[in-house]
Amino acid sequence: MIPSYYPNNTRFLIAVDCIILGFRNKELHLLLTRRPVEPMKHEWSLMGGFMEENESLNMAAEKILYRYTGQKDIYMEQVGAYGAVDRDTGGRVISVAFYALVPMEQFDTSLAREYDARWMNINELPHLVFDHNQMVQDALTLLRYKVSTEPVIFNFFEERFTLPALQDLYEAIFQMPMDKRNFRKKLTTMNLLDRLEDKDKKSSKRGAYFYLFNPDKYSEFIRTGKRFSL
Amino acid sequence: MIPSYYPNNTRFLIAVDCIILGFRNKELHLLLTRRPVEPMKHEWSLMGGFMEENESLNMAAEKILYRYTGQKDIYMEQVGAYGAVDRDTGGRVISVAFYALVPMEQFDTSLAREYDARWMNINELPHLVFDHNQMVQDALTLLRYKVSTEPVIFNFFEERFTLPALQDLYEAIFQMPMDKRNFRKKLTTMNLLDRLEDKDKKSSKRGAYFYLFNPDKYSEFIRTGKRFSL
DNA sequence: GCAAAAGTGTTGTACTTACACCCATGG
DNA sequence: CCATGGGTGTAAGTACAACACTTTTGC
Repeated sequence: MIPSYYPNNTRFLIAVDCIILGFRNKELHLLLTRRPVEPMKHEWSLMGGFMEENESLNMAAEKILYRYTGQKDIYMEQVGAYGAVDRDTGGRVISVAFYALVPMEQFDTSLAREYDARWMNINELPHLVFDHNQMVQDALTLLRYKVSTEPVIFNFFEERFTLPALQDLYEAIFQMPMDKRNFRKKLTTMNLLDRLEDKDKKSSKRGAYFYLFNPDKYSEFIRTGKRFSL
Repeated sequence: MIPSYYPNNTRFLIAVDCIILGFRNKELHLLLTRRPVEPMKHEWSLMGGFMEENESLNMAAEKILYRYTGQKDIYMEQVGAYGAVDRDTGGRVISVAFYALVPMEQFDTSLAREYDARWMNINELPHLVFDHNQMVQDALTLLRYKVSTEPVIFNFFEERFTLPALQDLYEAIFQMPMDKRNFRKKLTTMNLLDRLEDKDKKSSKRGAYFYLFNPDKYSEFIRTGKRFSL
C-alpha cells in the first residue's frame, strides 16, 4: 500500500471496460464476451477487468486489450467514467470505459475462443450487462467525432487499405451512404495518402489500389495550420 | 458496506474535481482555491473532494458545486477520469473531472471567501497542483466543442443576456475575434432567441437589447431535424 | 456635439452536394 | 462477352467571410 495522506476516506473498486471495435464485411463489429463471473454470469458483456494497484487507467485498459486480442499498441481512447450507485448489481464499482480500434484482417481468434468471446455486428447487438449498452453508444458518438476531425479511421486497418473499403468503413461508422466521388475528392485534396503499385483483387475483378496513410505528410499538413476533416 | 461479489480486489480513493467557469468583464474566469490539506497545502487547486459511499459521480460533483457556489442545478459535464499512478503525490487517487458553467452576475462571494477561493482570469492561471492544469485544458477543449454544437453557452447567464455580451463570451471561449454581423446573423437565422423590451444600459449609452433563449423553440428546432451550430 | 457602443445588408469566395459514364478483368 | 465493382469531372447551390456606415444617448 502506498503511504497516503488520505486515510479516512471510502475506497472503491474501479473497473475498466473496453469497447473493442473492428471492421469486417462492410460492417462495424464489437468484441463481446460471456461474462465469466457472478452476478450476470454468462450474459453478454464488454471486455473488462478490475484496476490493480500499480497501474494507471490506460495501463489497465491496455492489459485488457492485450489479453483479448493478443495485440499491443492498439489505438485507444477514454470514453468516460460511469459511477451510478447501482450500476453494477454485484457491488459498488466505478467503471471507466475505453474504446479501441483493432485491425481485423488477420485477427487471432484463438484468444477469443479461449475467453468465450465473439465479434458481433454493431447493428445486431444483444442486451449487455449493467450500463454497457450505454457505454457502447457513448463510444460510437465519440468515435464519430474523432473520425471526422482526426485521422484515426486508419487504425481499423493493419496498414494498407483500398478507397472502397475505407468508404464502406466510413459508411458503417456513420450509418449513412456517402457519394463515392465526393468521398474520394475529400481524401485526395488533403493529400495524406500514398497510392501503392498493387491492387486488392479480392473484392472485384478489376481490383482496387492499395493506399497508405502517410504520417509525415500529416505532420506537415498540421504544421501548416490545416485540419483533418472527413 | 454494500455486499459485494468482488471481495478480493484493490480499492481506490476517488476524487471529483470541478472546473468551475464563469464569465465576467469580457473574460472567462475559473474558480480556484488554496488547497486546504496536505500535501501541497495552500497551493492553487481546483475545487474537489473525495467521493463518498452512497453517491454517484454526478452527485459528488453537484455536492462540490453547491458547497463552493451555493447554487443548485448548475450545468455540468464530465470531462474524464485521470488515473496516472503518481498523479497525486499524497497517495493513489483516481480523479474524475467535471466542468461547470456558473452565472457570475450576482455571485455570492461569501462562500468563496470562506473557502479561500478566488475567480481567476483563464488567461492568467497560476500553476495548479497535480494534473489540474491538464484537466482545465481538456475541459476547455470539450467546452469549445459543446458550445459550437449545443446551446450550452446560455448557461453562463442567469437568464437574460445581450448580444454584445454573448459575443464577448464566445470570443473569450474561443480566444479569437468574431465578426459582429456574422455572429448575429447565425443567431437570428436559427431563431431560438426572444428579444425583450428593455435594454442593458450598463455597458453603453445607447443600451443593448436583452434576449432570452427559448427552450420551446429549440425543441421544435431539433424536432425538425436541425442542429444548433455556433 | 461628440465619444462610445449598438445595430444593420450585400457581395465574392469556398465548400458541399448532386449526378452518369467508361474501365478493367475473371469467369 | 458480360457482369461486377473501380475509377473519374463538372455544375449548381449553399454556407461562410469580408466589409462600412448610421443610430442612440450620456456626458
